[in-house]
Amino acid sequence: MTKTENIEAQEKDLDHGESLLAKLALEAELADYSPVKGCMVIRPYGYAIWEQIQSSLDKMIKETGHENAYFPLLIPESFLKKEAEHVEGFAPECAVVTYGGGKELEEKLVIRPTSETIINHMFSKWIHSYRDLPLLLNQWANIVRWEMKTRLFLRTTEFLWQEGHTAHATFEEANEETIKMLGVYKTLSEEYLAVPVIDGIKTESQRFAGAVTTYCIEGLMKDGKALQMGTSHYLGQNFAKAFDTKFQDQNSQLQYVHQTSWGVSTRLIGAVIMTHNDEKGLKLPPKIAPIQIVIVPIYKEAHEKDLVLNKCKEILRNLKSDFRVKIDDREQYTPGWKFNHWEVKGVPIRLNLGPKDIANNVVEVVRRDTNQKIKSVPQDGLKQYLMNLSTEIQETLFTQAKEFLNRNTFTVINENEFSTKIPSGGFLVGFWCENSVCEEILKQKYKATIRCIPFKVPVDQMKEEGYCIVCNKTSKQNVVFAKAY
RNA sequence: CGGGAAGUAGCUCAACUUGGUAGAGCGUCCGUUUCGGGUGCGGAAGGCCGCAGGUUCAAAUCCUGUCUUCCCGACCA
Repeated sequence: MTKTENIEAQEKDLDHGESLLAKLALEAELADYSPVKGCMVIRPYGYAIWEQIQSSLDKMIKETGHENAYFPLLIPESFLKKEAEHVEGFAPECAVVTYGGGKELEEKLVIRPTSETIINHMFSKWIHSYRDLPLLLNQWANIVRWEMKTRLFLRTTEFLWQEGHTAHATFEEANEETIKMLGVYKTLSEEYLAVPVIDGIKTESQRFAGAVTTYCIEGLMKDGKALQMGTSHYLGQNFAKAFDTKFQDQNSQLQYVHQTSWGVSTRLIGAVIMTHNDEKGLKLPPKIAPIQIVIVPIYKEAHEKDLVLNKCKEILRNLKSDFRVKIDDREQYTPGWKFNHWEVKGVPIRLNLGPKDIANNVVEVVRRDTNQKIKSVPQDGLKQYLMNLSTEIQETLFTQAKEFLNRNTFTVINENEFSTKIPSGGFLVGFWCENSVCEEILKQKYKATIRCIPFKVPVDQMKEEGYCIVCNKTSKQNVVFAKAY
Protein backbone atom coordinates (compact mmCIF):
# COMPACT_ATOMS: atom_id res chain seq x y z
CA MET A 1 0.00 0.00 0.00
CA THR A 2 1.45 3.35 -0.96
CA LYS A 3 1.52 6.22 1.46
CA THR A 4 -1.30 8.04 -0.32
CA GLU A 5 -3.52 5.00 -0.29
CA ASN A 6 -2.75 4.51 3.35
CA ILE A 7 -3.80 8.03 4.21
CA GLU A 8 -6.96 7.65 2.25
CA ALA A 9 -7.69 4.39 4.00
CA GLN A 10 -7.30 6.14 7.33
CA GLU A 11 -9.47 9.00 6.25
CA LYS A 12 -12.10 6.59 5.14
CA ASP A 13 -12.07 4.88 8.50
CA LEU A 14 -15.58 5.73 9.62
CA ASP A 15 -14.58 5.72 13.27
CA HIS A 16 -12.17 8.55 12.77
CA GLY A 17 -14.33 10.78 10.64
CA GLU A 18 -16.09 12.40 13.50
CA SER A 19 -13.13 13.19 15.69
CA LEU A 20 -11.32 14.52 12.65
CA LEU A 21 -14.14 16.98 12.07
CA ALA A 22 -14.11 18.18 15.66
CA LYS A 23 -10.34 18.43 15.66
CA LEU A 24 -10.26 20.51 12.50
CA ALA A 25 -13.09 22.79 13.57
CA LEU A 26 -11.64 23.41 17.01
CA GLU A 27 -8.04 23.82 15.88
CA ALA A 28 -8.90 26.21 13.10
CA GLU A 29 -11.02 28.18 15.60
CA LEU A 30 -14.19 27.82 13.58
CA ALA A 31 -16.32 26.81 16.52
CA ASP A 32 -16.35 25.83 20.16
CA TYR A 33 -18.67 23.83 22.38
CA SER A 34 -21.28 25.62 24.45
CA PRO A 35 -22.40 24.70 27.97
CA VAL A 36 -25.68 23.42 26.53
CA LYS A 37 -25.62 20.01 24.96
CA GLY A 38 -25.72 20.01 21.21
CA CYS A 39 -25.22 23.72 20.82
CA MET A 40 -22.09 25.30 19.47
CA VAL A 41 -20.54 28.71 19.37
CA ILE A 42 -19.52 29.79 15.90
CA ARG A 43 -16.29 31.73 16.36
CA PRO A 44 -15.36 34.73 14.20
CA TYR A 45 -13.36 32.77 11.65
CA GLY A 46 -16.12 30.19 11.28
CA TYR A 47 -18.77 32.85 11.09
CA ALA A 48 -16.76 34.69 8.44
CA ILE A 49 -16.95 31.54 6.30
CA TRP A 50 -20.70 31.48 6.84
CA GLU A 51 -20.91 35.13 5.82
CA GLN A 52 -19.10 34.33 2.59
CA ILE A 53 -21.47 31.47 1.85
CA GLN A 54 -24.41 33.62 2.85
CA SER A 55 -23.53 36.54 0.64
CA SER A 56 -22.93 34.31 -2.39
CA LEU A 57 -26.17 32.43 -1.91
CA ASP A 58 -28.18 35.48 -0.93
CA LYS A 59 -27.24 37.05 -4.22
CA MET A 60 -28.35 33.97 -6.15
CA ILE A 61 -31.61 33.84 -4.22
CA LYS A 62 -32.33 37.45 -5.07
CA GLU A 63 -31.31 36.99 -8.70
CA THR A 64 -33.93 34.27 -8.97
CA GLY A 65 -36.58 36.72 -7.86
CA HIS A 66 -36.92 36.09 -4.14
CA GLU A 67 -37.13 38.65 -1.37
CA ASN A 68 -35.88 38.28 2.17
CA ALA A 69 -38.24 38.50 5.11
CA TYR A 70 -38.21 37.41 8.71
CA PHE A 71 -40.74 35.29 10.55
CA PRO A 72 -40.75 34.79 14.32
CA LEU A 73 -38.91 32.17 16.31
CA LEU A 74 -41.93 31.14 18.36
CA ILE A 75 -44.81 29.29 16.74
CA PRO A 76 -48.12 28.37 18.41
CA GLU A 77 -48.11 24.66 19.06
CA SER A 78 -51.46 24.29 17.34
CA PHE A 79 -49.92 25.41 14.02
CA LEU A 80 -47.61 22.45 13.93
CA LYS A 81 -50.52 20.12 14.45
CA LYS A 82 -52.45 21.34 11.45
CA GLU A 83 -50.55 19.26 8.93
CA ALA A 84 -50.63 15.61 10.02
CA GLU A 85 -47.38 14.33 8.53
CA HIS A 86 -45.59 17.50 9.47
CA VAL A 87 -46.42 17.22 13.16
CA GLU A 88 -45.63 13.54 13.18
CA GLY A 89 -42.24 14.18 11.63
CA PHE A 90 -41.20 17.09 13.76
CA ALA A 91 -42.86 16.60 17.15
CA PRO A 92 -40.02 14.47 18.58
CA GLU A 93 -37.42 17.12 17.85
CA CYS A 94 -39.31 20.20 18.92
CA ALA A 95 -38.36 22.35 21.88
CA VAL A 96 -41.44 23.84 23.49
CA VAL A 97 -41.81 26.95 25.61
CA THR A 98 -44.35 26.44 28.39
CA TYR A 99 -43.54 29.34 30.69
CA GLY A 100 -43.35 33.04 29.97
CA GLY A 101 -43.70 36.15 32.05
CA GLY A 102 -43.48 34.06 35.18
CA LYS A 103 -46.51 31.91 34.49
CA GLU A 104 -47.57 28.91 32.52
CA LEU A 105 -48.66 29.77 29.01
CA GLU A 106 -52.20 29.11 27.86
CA GLU A 107 -50.93 27.88 24.56
CA LYS A 108 -47.49 26.33 24.38
CA LEU A 109 -45.05 27.85 21.90
CA VAL A 110 -42.80 25.74 19.75
CA ILE A 111 -39.37 27.02 18.85
CA ARG A 112 -39.37 26.72 15.07
CA PRO A 113 -37.85 23.52 13.70
CA THR A 114 -38.72 25.00 10.28
CA SER A 115 -41.23 27.67 9.35
CA GLU A 116 -43.76 26.21 6.92
CA THR A 117 -46.61 26.58 9.39
CA ILE A 118 -46.15 30.18 10.47
CA ILE A 119 -45.42 31.16 6.91
CA ASN A 120 -48.58 29.52 5.64
CA HIS A 121 -50.55 31.28 8.31
CA MET A 122 -49.28 34.57 6.94
CA PHE A 123 -49.57 33.50 3.30
CA SER A 124 -53.24 32.76 3.81
CA LYS A 125 -53.67 36.38 4.89
CA TRP A 126 -51.61 37.82 2.06
CA ILE A 127 -52.72 35.72 -0.90
CA HIS A 128 -56.16 36.33 -2.37
CA SER A 129 -55.82 36.48 -6.09
CA TYR A 130 -53.71 34.94 -8.82
CA ARG A 131 -52.28 38.43 -9.10
CA ASP A 132 -50.61 37.87 -5.70
CA LEU A 133 -48.73 34.90 -7.12
CA PRO A 134 -46.09 33.75 -7.27
CA LEU A 135 -45.02 34.79 -3.80
CA LEU A 136 -41.32 34.21 -3.48
CA LEU A 137 -39.78 34.65 -0.02
CA ASN A 138 -36.68 33.63 1.80
CA GLN A 139 -35.50 34.02 5.34
CA TRP A 140 -32.16 33.69 7.07
CA ALA A 141 -32.78 32.31 10.52
CA ASN A 142 -31.79 30.03 13.32
CA ILE A 143 -33.83 26.93 14.06
CA VAL A 144 -33.90 24.32 16.80
CA ARG A 145 -34.23 20.59 16.36
CA TRP A 146 -33.56 18.53 19.45
CA GLU A 147 -30.85 16.03 18.65
CA MET A 148 -29.73 12.89 20.45
CA LYS A 149 -26.33 12.89 18.95
CA THR A 150 -24.51 16.00 17.87
CA ARG A 151 -21.51 16.87 15.77
CA LEU A 152 -20.00 20.28 15.21
CA PHE A 153 -21.53 21.87 12.10
CA LEU A 154 -23.04 18.60 10.83
CA ARG A 155 -25.67 18.18 13.49
CA THR A 156 -26.34 20.62 16.29
CA THR A 157 -29.52 21.34 18.18
CA GLU A 158 -29.57 24.95 17.04
CA PHE A 159 -28.25 25.87 13.64
CA LEU A 160 -28.31 28.69 11.15
CA TRP A 161 -29.88 28.30 7.77
CA GLN A 162 -31.83 29.87 5.02
CA GLU A 163 -35.34 28.71 4.20
CA GLY A 164 -37.09 29.71 1.03
CA HIS A 165 -40.87 29.55 0.88
CA THR A 166 -42.86 30.11 -2.25
CA ALA A 167 -46.46 29.90 -3.35
CA HIS A 168 -47.56 29.36 -6.95
CA ALA A 169 -50.73 29.03 -8.93
CA THR A 170 -49.89 25.73 -10.59
CA PHE A 171 -48.06 22.47 -10.02
CA GLU A 172 -45.85 23.09 -13.04
CA GLU A 173 -44.68 26.42 -11.76
CA ALA A 174 -44.04 25.19 -8.23
CA ASN A 175 -42.23 22.10 -9.41
CA GLU A 176 -40.07 24.16 -11.68
CA GLU A 177 -39.23 26.42 -8.76
CA THR A 178 -38.26 23.43 -6.61
CA ILE A 179 -35.88 22.12 -9.24
CA LYS A 180 -34.52 25.56 -10.01
CA MET A 181 -33.54 26.14 -6.38
CA LEU A 182 -31.96 22.72 -6.11
CA GLY A 183 -29.90 23.80 -9.10
CA VAL A 184 -28.88 26.94 -7.24
CA TYR A 185 -27.72 24.77 -4.35
CA LYS A 186 -25.76 22.55 -6.67
CA THR A 187 -24.05 25.58 -8.15
CA LEU A 188 -23.29 26.92 -4.70
CA SER A 189 -21.84 23.62 -3.57
CA GLU A 190 -19.79 22.84 -6.64
CA GLU A 191 -18.67 26.26 -7.79
CA TYR A 192 -18.24 27.98 -4.45
CA LEU A 193 -17.62 25.29 -1.85
CA ALA A 194 -15.85 23.08 -4.42
CA VAL A 195 -17.85 20.13 -3.11
CA PRO A 196 -19.23 17.88 -5.88
CA VAL A 197 -22.71 16.53 -5.30
CA ILE A 198 -25.17 14.04 -6.66
CA ASP A 199 -28.60 15.54 -7.17
CA GLY A 200 -31.78 13.57 -7.12
CA ILE A 201 -35.04 12.73 -5.42
CA LYS A 202 -35.53 11.36 -1.92
CA THR A 203 -37.41 8.15 -1.41
CA GLU A 204 -40.63 8.22 0.55
CA SER A 205 -38.96 7.33 3.83
CA GLN A 206 -36.47 10.18 3.56
CA ARG A 207 -38.95 12.75 2.36
CA PHE A 208 -39.55 15.96 4.31
CA ALA A 209 -42.50 15.66 6.66
CA GLY A 210 -45.39 17.23 4.77
CA ALA A 211 -43.82 17.34 1.32
CA VAL A 212 -44.97 15.65 -1.85
CA THR A 213 -41.49 15.42 -3.33
CA THR A 214 -38.13 16.15 -1.76
CA TYR A 215 -35.15 16.83 -3.99
CA CYS A 216 -31.66 16.87 -2.54
CA ILE A 217 -27.98 17.25 -3.17
CA GLU A 218 -25.70 14.69 -1.56
CA GLY A 219 -21.98 15.06 -1.03
CA LEU A 220 -19.42 12.41 -0.15
CA MET A 221 -17.16 13.24 2.77
CA LYS A 222 -13.54 12.15 2.97
CA ASP A 223 -14.36 9.45 5.49
CA GLY A 224 -16.67 7.80 2.97
CA LYS A 225 -19.94 8.92 4.51
CA ALA A 226 -22.59 10.78 2.54
CA LEU A 227 -23.88 14.15 3.64
CA GLN A 228 -27.21 15.68 2.69
CA MET A 229 -26.17 19.22 1.86
CA GLY A 230 -29.39 20.80 0.75
CA THR A 231 -33.03 19.97 0.14
CA SER A 232 -35.76 21.46 -1.96
CA HIS A 233 -39.34 20.39 -1.44
CA TYR A 234 -42.42 20.48 -3.58
CA LEU A 235 -45.06 20.75 -0.87
CA GLY A 236 -48.03 20.37 -3.15
CA GLN A 237 -51.19 21.74 -1.59
CA ASN A 238 -50.67 19.98 1.74
CA PHE A 239 -49.98 23.08 3.78
CA ALA A 240 -52.34 25.19 1.71
CA LYS A 241 -55.17 22.86 2.65
CA ALA A 242 -54.15 22.80 6.32
CA PHE A 243 -53.94 26.61 6.47
CA ASP A 244 -56.56 27.43 3.89
CA THR A 245 -54.16 29.26 1.63
CA LYS A 246 -56.38 29.93 -1.38
CA PHE A 247 -56.54 32.28 -4.31
CA GLN A 248 -59.06 33.19 -6.97
CA ASP A 249 -57.86 32.24 -10.43
CA GLN A 250 -58.60 34.02 -13.72
CA ASN A 251 -61.94 32.21 -13.86
CA SER A 252 -62.89 33.38 -10.36
CA GLN A 253 -62.47 29.86 -9.07
CA LEU A 254 -61.00 29.39 -5.58
CA GLN A 255 -57.89 27.22 -5.64
CA TYR A 256 -55.28 26.10 -3.18
CA VAL A 257 -51.77 27.35 -3.87
CA HIS A 258 -48.92 25.00 -4.78
CA GLN A 259 -45.93 25.56 -2.54
CA THR A 260 -42.24 24.92 -2.24
CA SER A 261 -39.66 25.24 0.48
CA TRP A 262 -35.91 24.80 0.31
CA GLY A 263 -32.97 25.21 2.64
CA VAL A 264 -29.28 24.91 3.28
CA SER A 265 -27.59 25.37 6.61
CA THR A 266 -24.31 25.86 8.41
CA ARG A 267 -23.89 22.17 7.72
CA LEU A 268 -22.32 23.36 4.47
CA ILE A 269 -19.34 24.47 6.54
CA GLY A 270 -19.12 20.93 7.88
CA ALA A 271 -19.15 19.70 4.30
CA VAL A 272 -16.25 21.97 3.38
CA ILE A 273 -14.25 20.84 6.40
CA MET A 274 -14.90 17.18 5.69
CA THR A 275 -14.12 17.51 1.99
CA HIS A 276 -11.08 19.74 1.95
CA ASN A 277 -8.43 18.92 4.51
CA ASP A 278 -5.12 17.18 4.94
CA GLU A 279 -2.84 16.30 7.85
CA LYS A 280 -1.96 19.97 8.21
CA GLY A 281 -5.50 21.25 8.54
CA LEU A 282 -8.23 22.87 6.49
CA LYS A 283 -8.11 23.82 2.84
CA LEU A 284 -10.62 26.55 2.13
CA PRO A 285 -11.81 27.21 -1.41
CA PRO A 286 -10.84 30.79 -2.38
CA LYS A 287 -14.43 31.82 -3.09
CA ILE A 288 -15.51 31.32 0.51
CA ALA A 289 -12.21 31.82 2.36
CA PRO A 290 -12.46 34.77 4.76
CA ILE A 291 -8.78 35.39 4.09
CA GLN A 292 -7.74 34.44 0.58
CA ILE A 293 -4.14 35.56 0.77
CA VAL A 294 -1.95 35.96 3.82
CA ILE A 295 1.35 37.77 3.56
CA VAL A 296 4.09 36.65 5.94
CA PRO A 297 6.96 39.12 6.29
CA ILE A 298 10.40 37.67 6.94
CA TYR A 299 13.26 39.71 8.33
CA LYS A 300 16.25 39.50 10.65
CA GLU A 301 17.85 42.84 11.27
CA ALA A 302 16.03 45.94 12.43
CA HIS A 303 16.82 47.78 9.23
CA GLU A 304 15.28 44.98 7.18
CA LYS A 305 12.04 45.17 9.10
CA ASP A 306 10.90 48.49 7.66
CA LEU A 307 11.99 47.50 4.20
CA VAL A 308 10.08 44.23 4.32
CA LEU A 309 6.96 45.58 6.02
CA ASN A 310 6.77 48.48 3.60
CA LYS A 311 6.97 46.12 0.66
CA CYS A 312 4.29 43.92 2.23
CA LYS A 313 2.03 46.92 2.64
CA GLU A 314 2.66 47.97 -0.92
CA ILE A 315 1.66 44.51 -2.13
CA LEU A 316 -1.38 44.55 0.13
CA ARG A 317 -2.51 47.88 -1.31
CA ASN A 318 -2.12 46.47 -4.77
CA LEU A 319 -4.11 43.30 -4.02
CA LYS A 320 -6.76 44.73 -1.73
CA SER A 321 -9.21 45.64 -4.47
CA ASP A 322 -9.43 42.06 -5.72
CA PHE A 323 -8.68 39.85 -2.71
CA ARG A 324 -9.43 39.42 0.95
CA VAL A 325 -5.81 39.79 1.98
CA LYS A 326 -4.00 40.18 5.28
CA ILE A 327 -0.48 40.80 6.50
CA ASP A 328 0.52 38.78 9.53
CA ASP A 329 2.93 41.26 11.06
CA ARG A 330 2.75 39.94 14.60
CA GLU A 331 6.17 40.24 16.19
CA GLN A 332 5.75 37.50 18.73
CA TYR A 333 5.60 34.71 16.20
CA THR A 334 8.31 33.48 13.86
CA PRO A 335 7.62 33.01 10.16
CA GLY A 336 7.71 29.23 10.56
CA TRP A 337 5.05 29.40 13.22
CA LYS A 338 2.88 31.56 11.01
CA PHE A 339 3.23 29.16 8.08
CA ASN A 340 1.76 26.40 10.19
CA HIS A 341 -0.89 28.61 11.71
CA TRP A 342 -2.36 29.71 8.39
CA GLU A 343 -2.19 26.20 7.02
CA VAL A 344 -4.30 24.95 9.91
CA LYS A 345 -6.78 27.69 9.05
CA GLY A 346 -6.84 26.73 5.41
CA VAL A 347 -5.89 30.05 3.81
CA PRO A 348 -5.61 29.25 0.08
CA ILE A 349 -2.57 31.36 -0.79
CA ARG A 350 0.38 32.49 1.28
CA LEU A 351 3.00 34.99 0.21
CA ASN A 352 6.39 34.77 1.92
CA LEU A 353 8.33 37.95 1.57
CA GLY A 354 11.87 38.58 2.82
CA PRO A 355 14.92 40.68 1.96
CA LYS A 356 16.12 38.23 -0.68
CA ASP A 357 12.80 38.45 -2.51
CA ILE A 358 12.83 42.22 -2.33
CA ALA A 359 16.35 42.30 -3.77
CA ASN A 360 15.17 40.18 -6.68
CA ASN A 361 11.79 41.88 -7.03
CA VAL A 362 9.93 38.61 -6.45
CA VAL A 363 7.75 36.89 -3.83
CA GLU A 364 7.45 33.29 -2.76
CA VAL A 365 3.95 31.91 -3.29
CA VAL A 366 2.66 28.86 -1.43
CA ARG A 367 -0.62 27.25 -2.41
CA ARG A 368 -2.63 25.40 0.20
CA ASP A 369 -4.46 23.04 -2.15
CA THR A 370 -1.29 21.25 -3.26
CA ASN A 371 1.12 22.60 -0.62
CA GLN A 372 3.31 23.56 -3.54
CA LYS A 373 5.88 26.28 -2.96
CA ILE A 374 6.52 28.54 -5.94
CA LYS A 375 9.68 30.52 -5.49
CA SER A 376 10.54 33.72 -7.28
CA VAL A 377 7.21 34.88 -8.62
CA PRO A 378 7.83 38.33 -10.15
CA GLN A 379 6.22 41.21 -8.29
CA ASP A 380 5.33 42.74 -11.62
CA GLY A 381 2.04 41.30 -12.67
CA LEU A 382 1.56 39.65 -9.28
CA LYS A 383 -2.10 40.53 -9.06
CA GLN A 384 -2.95 38.86 -12.35
CA TYR A 385 -0.79 35.88 -11.41
CA LEU A 386 -2.69 35.48 -8.14
CA MET A 387 -6.08 35.88 -9.79
CA ASN A 388 -5.20 33.02 -12.11
CA LEU A 389 -3.80 30.98 -9.25
CA SER A 390 -6.88 31.59 -7.15
CA THR A 391 -9.09 30.31 -9.94
CA GLU A 392 -6.81 27.33 -10.37
CA ILE A 393 -6.93 26.50 -6.64
CA GLN A 394 -10.70 26.69 -6.67
CA GLU A 395 -10.78 24.30 -9.63
CA THR A 396 -8.15 21.98 -8.21
CA LEU A 397 -10.02 21.57 -4.93
CA PHE A 398 -13.15 20.71 -6.86
CA THR A 399 -11.31 18.32 -9.15
CA GLN A 400 -9.64 16.58 -6.23
CA ALA A 401 -13.00 16.16 -4.51
CA LYS A 402 -14.68 15.07 -7.72
CA GLU A 403 -12.03 12.46 -8.35
CA PHE A 404 -12.46 11.23 -4.80
CA LEU A 405 -16.18 10.96 -5.32
CA ASN A 406 -15.74 9.11 -8.60
CA ARG A 407 -13.15 6.79 -7.09
CA ASN A 408 -15.54 5.96 -4.29
CA THR A 409 -18.68 5.42 -6.30
CA PHE A 410 -19.30 1.77 -7.09
CA THR A 411 -21.96 -0.30 -8.71
CA VAL A 412 -23.46 -3.18 -6.80
CA ILE A 413 -25.56 -5.91 -8.32
CA ASN A 414 -26.64 -7.87 -5.27
CA GLU A 415 -26.77 -7.76 -1.49
CA ASN A 416 -23.64 -9.83 -1.11
CA GLU A 417 -21.63 -7.30 -3.07
CA PHE A 418 -23.33 -4.52 -1.17
CA SER A 419 -22.40 -6.02 2.17
CA THR A 420 -18.72 -6.27 1.28
CA LYS A 421 -18.50 -2.74 -0.10
CA ILE A 422 -20.62 -0.73 2.30
CA PRO A 423 -18.30 -0.93 5.35
CA SER A 424 -15.54 1.00 3.59
CA GLY A 425 -17.89 3.82 2.66
CA GLY A 426 -18.64 5.56 -0.61
CA PHE A 427 -21.66 5.78 -2.86
CA LEU A 428 -23.05 2.47 -4.01
CA VAL A 429 -25.22 2.51 -7.08
CA GLY A 430 -27.65 -0.32 -7.64
CA PHE A 431 -31.16 -1.29 -8.56
CA TRP A 432 -34.00 -0.99 -6.11
CA CYS A 433 -37.52 -2.34 -6.48
CA GLU A 434 -39.06 0.86 -5.02
CA ASN A 435 -40.45 -1.04 -2.09
CA SER A 436 -39.73 0.64 1.24
CA VAL A 437 -39.42 -2.76 2.90
CA CYS A 438 -36.22 -3.49 0.96
CA GLU A 439 -34.93 -0.05 1.87
CA GLU A 440 -35.63 -0.70 5.52
CA ILE A 441 -33.85 -4.04 5.42
CA LEU A 442 -30.66 -2.39 4.24
CA LYS A 443 -30.97 0.24 6.93
CA GLN A 444 -31.40 -2.35 9.67
CA LYS A 445 -28.67 -4.66 8.47
CA TYR A 446 -26.04 -2.23 7.23
CA LYS A 447 -27.03 1.18 8.61
CA ALA A 448 -27.05 2.43 5.10
CA THR A 449 -29.81 4.38 3.41
CA ILE A 450 -30.90 5.33 -0.05
CA ARG A 451 -29.49 8.80 -0.40
CA CYS A 452 -31.44 9.57 -3.51
CA ILE A 453 -32.80 8.48 -6.81
CA PRO A 454 -30.27 10.35 -8.94
CA PHE A 455 -31.26 12.56 -11.85
CA LYS A 456 -28.27 11.14 -13.65
CA VAL A 457 -26.82 7.79 -12.66
CA PRO A 458 -23.30 8.64 -11.43
CA VAL A 459 -21.57 5.67 -13.02
CA ASP A 460 -20.90 4.83 -16.63
CA GLN A 461 -22.35 1.81 -18.39
CA MET A 462 -25.23 1.24 -16.02
CA LYS A 463 -27.82 -1.01 -17.46
CA GLU A 464 -31.36 0.19 -17.99
CA GLU A 465 -32.80 -2.70 -16.11
CA GLY A 466 -31.60 -5.03 -13.40
CA TYR A 467 -32.61 -6.68 -10.16
CA CYS A 468 -33.29 -5.15 -6.77
CA ILE A 469 -30.22 -5.82 -4.70
CA VAL A 470 -32.37 -6.98 -1.81
CA CYS A 471 -35.35 -8.90 -3.16
CA ASN A 472 -34.06 -9.60 -6.65
CA LYS A 473 -37.20 -8.32 -8.35
CA THR A 474 -36.81 -6.77 -11.77
CA SER A 475 -36.28 -3.04 -11.56
CA LYS A 476 -35.53 -0.04 -13.73
CA GLN A 477 -34.76 2.17 -10.78
CA ASN A 478 -31.12 2.92 -10.04
CA VAL A 479 -30.51 4.50 -6.67
CA VAL A 480 -27.56 5.73 -4.65
CA PHE A 481 -26.93 3.98 -1.35
CA ALA A 482 -24.54 5.12 1.38
CA LYS A 483 -23.93 5.42 5.04
CA ALA A 484 -24.79 8.95 5.91
CA TYR A 485 -24.24 11.60 8.55
C1' C B 1 -32.22 7.35 25.30
C1' G B 2 -29.14 2.51 26.31
C1' G B 3 -23.61 0.62 26.65
C1' G B 4 -18.35 2.31 27.29
C1' A B 5 -14.63 6.32 28.39
C1' A B 6 -13.40 11.16 30.08
C1' G B 7 -13.76 16.09 32.80
C1' U B 8 -7.45 18.66 37.37
C1' A B 9 -3.48 25.65 34.82
C1' G B 10 -5.14 28.47 28.19
C1' C B 11 -3.89 23.17 25.87
C1' U B 12 -2.24 17.77 26.57
C1' C B 13 -2.01 15.09 30.76
C1' A B 14 0.09 13.15 35.92
C1' A B 15 -1.44 12.72 41.14
C1' C B 16 -6.86 9.15 42.74
C1' U B 17 -5.97 2.33 43.73
C1' U B 18 -3.91 3.13 49.64
C1' G B 19 -7.94 10.57 51.76
C1' G B 20 -3.38 14.77 54.73
C1' U B 21 -4.01 21.83 51.40
C1' A B 22 -1.68 20.03 43.35
C1' G B 23 2.58 18.71 39.43
C1' A B 24 4.96 18.29 34.37
C1' G B 25 5.31 19.53 29.22
C1' C B 26 3.50 22.98 25.82
C1' G B 27 1.36 27.88 25.66
C1' U B 28 1.15 32.96 28.19
C1' C B 29 3.97 37.27 30.50
C1' C B 30 9.11 39.71 31.36
C1' G B 31 14.26 39.73 29.64
C1' U B 32 17.60 38.09 26.05
C1' U B 33 18.56 35.49 21.57
C1' U B 34 16.33 34.29 16.99
C1' C B 35 13.32 35.16 12.47
C1' G B 36 13.46 31.68 4.67
C1' G B 37 9.02 25.75 8.16
C1' G B 38 6.10 25.50 15.01
C1' U B 39 13.99 29.43 17.63
C1' G B 40 17.45 28.78 22.05
C1' C B 41 18.38 30.32 27.12
C1' G B 42 16.98 32.64 31.99
C1' G B 43 12.99 34.25 35.11
C1' A B 44 7.65 34.84 36.46
C1' A B 45 2.49 34.50 36.61
C1' G B 46 -1.35 31.05 36.33
C1' G B 47 -5.94 25.90 39.38
C1' C B 48 -13.00 26.46 44.30
C1' C B 49 -9.36 19.58 40.83
C1' G B 50 -16.85 20.12 35.84
C1' C B 51 -21.09 21.33 39.27
C1' A B 52 -24.16 19.98 43.75
C1' G B 53 -24.72 17.09 47.88
C1' G B 54 -22.85 13.25 51.31
C1' U B 55 -19.05 10.31 54.36
C1' U B 56 -14.70 12.09 57.34
C1' C B 57 -10.89 15.60 62.15
C1' A B 58 -9.55 16.12 56.91
C1' A B 59 -11.86 14.92 49.98
C1' A B 60 -8.93 16.16 43.46
C1' U B 61 -8.87 11.26 45.84
C1' C B 62 -14.35 7.51 48.77
C1' C B 63 -20.12 7.57 47.92
C1' U B 64 -24.66 9.70 45.44
C1' G B 65 -26.73 12.87 42.02
C1' U B 66 -26.16 16.12 37.95
C1' C B 67 -24.05 18.63 33.53
C1' U B 68 -20.78 18.51 29.29
C1' U B 69 -17.60 16.02 25.73
C1' C B 70 -15.80 11.60 23.06
C1' C B 71 -16.65 6.37 21.19
C1' C B 72 -20.54 2.40 20.08
C1' G B 73 -26.02 1.55 19.15
C1' A B 74 -31.84 3.38 18.28
C1' C B 75 -34.11 9.03 15.60
C1' C B 76 -32.67 13.33 12.16
C1' A B 77 -30.77 18.96 7.86
